[in-house]
Amino acid sequence: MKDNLDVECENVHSFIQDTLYVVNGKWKLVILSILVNKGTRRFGELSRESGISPRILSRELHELEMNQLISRRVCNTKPVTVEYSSTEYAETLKEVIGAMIRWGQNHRKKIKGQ
Amino acid sequence: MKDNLDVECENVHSFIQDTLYVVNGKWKLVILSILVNKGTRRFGELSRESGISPRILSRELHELEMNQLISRRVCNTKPVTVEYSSTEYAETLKEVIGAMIRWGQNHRKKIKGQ
DNA sequence: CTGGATCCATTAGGATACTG
DNA sequence: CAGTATCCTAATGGATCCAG
Repeated sequence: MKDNLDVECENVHSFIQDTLYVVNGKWKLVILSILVNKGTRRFGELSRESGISPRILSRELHELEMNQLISRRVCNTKPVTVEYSSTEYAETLKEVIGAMIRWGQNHRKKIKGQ
Repeated sequence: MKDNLDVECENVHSFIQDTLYVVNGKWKLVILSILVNKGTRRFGELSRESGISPRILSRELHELEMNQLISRRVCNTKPVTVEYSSTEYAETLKEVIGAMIRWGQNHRKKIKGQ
């Protein structure tokens, strides 16, 4: 399907695709924006705050954890609670998250004005 | 400033989702990065350069055009050729595209180092 | 050259119920 | 409370053929 003739040209595109591979889907950046900008959250809090159903949230959190963007901490409460926090590495995504928030704001303004 | 952020905190998630709604999928930001950073391309050029099959590319271009991010120009050649360019509005996505390219570069470096 | 039509495989996402 | 199991639908992506 894709040949290797254009290796140099494709570098920029593949950087974008690398990023998309990590933060793909409807929810990962939403989850990260909560944890990065607002701080630690429990599973149920995240679910309510974002509107993500438990099954999806569980999967997304696993994937984010695998990419070292969030950390999971089990608390010795009864019943057990779990805290999710963004890692230092997630801080490097602030530029991306911020850019998307700003663009979304501006875009909504534009759409409303039409 | 902080008050302002707090007030808008409820909407931050939907701003991200607005942006994701426009540039969703594996390909839209790749296509835009080509047209914005490297200039006008024909249909076949885009297909080869990005590795997107014609059917998918066609659909993505339609959606980008609907969102006024690219423009389509039919040329009076034989056979007909079509030129796709990024619009002025697409320039506003440069911040997002740039942030994702930089993060992808950095991320690849990190992954390799592990 | 452009790009639609058809067909198919894979994945993403959602609702609900349920267990430790 | 946290998360998994099950089931299901919709969306995404790709291959190939074909027509203007």
